[in-house]
Amino acid sequence: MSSSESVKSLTELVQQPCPPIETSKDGKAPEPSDPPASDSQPTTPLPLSGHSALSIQELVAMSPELDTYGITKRVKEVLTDNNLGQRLFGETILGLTQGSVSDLLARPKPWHKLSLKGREPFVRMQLWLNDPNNVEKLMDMKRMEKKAYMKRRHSSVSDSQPCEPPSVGIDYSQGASPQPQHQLKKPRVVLAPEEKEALKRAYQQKPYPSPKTIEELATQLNLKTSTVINWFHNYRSRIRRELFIEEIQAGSQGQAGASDSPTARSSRPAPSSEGDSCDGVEAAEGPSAGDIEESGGPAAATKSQGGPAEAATAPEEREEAPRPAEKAEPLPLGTVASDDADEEGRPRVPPPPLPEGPAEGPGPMPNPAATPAAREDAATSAAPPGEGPCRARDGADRSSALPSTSAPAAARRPSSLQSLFGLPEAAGARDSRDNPLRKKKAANLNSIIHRLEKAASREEPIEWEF
DNA sequence: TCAAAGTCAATAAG
DNA sequence: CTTATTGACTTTGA
Repeated sequence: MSSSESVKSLTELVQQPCPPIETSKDGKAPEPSDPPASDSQPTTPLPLSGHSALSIQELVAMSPELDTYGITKRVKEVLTDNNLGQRLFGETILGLTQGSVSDLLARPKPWHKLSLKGREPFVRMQLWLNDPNNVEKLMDMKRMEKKAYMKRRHSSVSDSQPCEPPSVGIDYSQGASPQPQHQLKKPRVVLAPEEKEALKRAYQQKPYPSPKTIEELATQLNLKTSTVINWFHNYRSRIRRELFIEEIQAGSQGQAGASDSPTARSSRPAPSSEGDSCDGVEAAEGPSAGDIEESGGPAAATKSQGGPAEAATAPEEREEAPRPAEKAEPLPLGTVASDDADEEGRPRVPPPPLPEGPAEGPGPMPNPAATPAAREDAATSAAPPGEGPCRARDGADRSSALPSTSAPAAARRPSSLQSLFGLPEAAGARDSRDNPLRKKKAANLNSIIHRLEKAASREEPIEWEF
């Protein structure tokens, strides 16, 4: 639809901030705000801020692959540097609550693992980062909020004391609150440490317990069945996330020296302790360490054989390379990385995957974008239907910042959209210190894997099980 | 109907 | 206060 045009303009808009180095802030003018019209999408619920003439969903749909980890990192920096809270940021910019923001910032999932909806916050963050006035705007909001708060305080009580004591007395208000009842509010279940332990143990043996098992657990622990069910859902999902970040971090930490130590896993300080063992969560690939398991025989259970192995040591991912092919091809997309190494040299990191590159034939896949349709034609890429001619070859993408990969690349230009979103990175920031390389590399691998999986499922099955 | 992903919202921890 | 954690709910997809 008409988007192409707008896209273009937006592109420019967003683009601006980035590339240009720091020129200091300057005055800016544009400020997009206010989109005319808009809407169209049925969903435009969020009261979001302003910019965005195109619905974010559209942007999300065409967004190139974003470095979620990098984005969150930068957002955290900006927020802390300016003393801006997650609540404000979340409500104002992302349309999410503080807890969600905290979680998102602390454990971002890799782009390719996110659903369209899940990508939305990242696109918003990227857009926000690109906005030169971002901090200012938030600060203004902050001020306004404060003001309102003060005002409220004042008016309510004039001098001295305050506030709110309405209470006592009676209740007017609320006409009929829904159930004013005494505390029928739902107490919020809080599982005791031992209960969690037991659940974790059960998880190690069977991440997907049967209803019967669930019932048993519930009975034994004296919990509601639904609580147990929810716990498993949450735990599985959280474990998965934990792995993602570990993957990323592992990737980024690479170099260093050789041997090195233990790399230790990060693991949070687990307070745990207790002796027990493991929480699977962190386990991840342990170097052996201790590991897990013990008793019980977890393994034993596995009947399987084909099954996902599970447990044993860690939740792992199923991915794995069917057969390692040696090097894979040049990585697609610019990311590239320098590669250093490789070989199997890295000490750990089993779970992840080696992608192997099965040929892929012609193209180094472009990765990103389009999850949908990727294959369809990579060529045109982004442009949705129709037109497209916008850019044909203009190639040159500015993104060339990097030394382009090597060669071939043939791939395709990522389209300006890519630059749209940023990828700036740049600048030299003073802080830099992390290595984006590995990160990107990891992201790429993941992406490849993801695509392969998808393809496999929808196309001929190659049987690569694990 | 099940699971996963995404969030909310209460509350724990700083 | 602010941020982190986490049980429960809601949305999506199959």
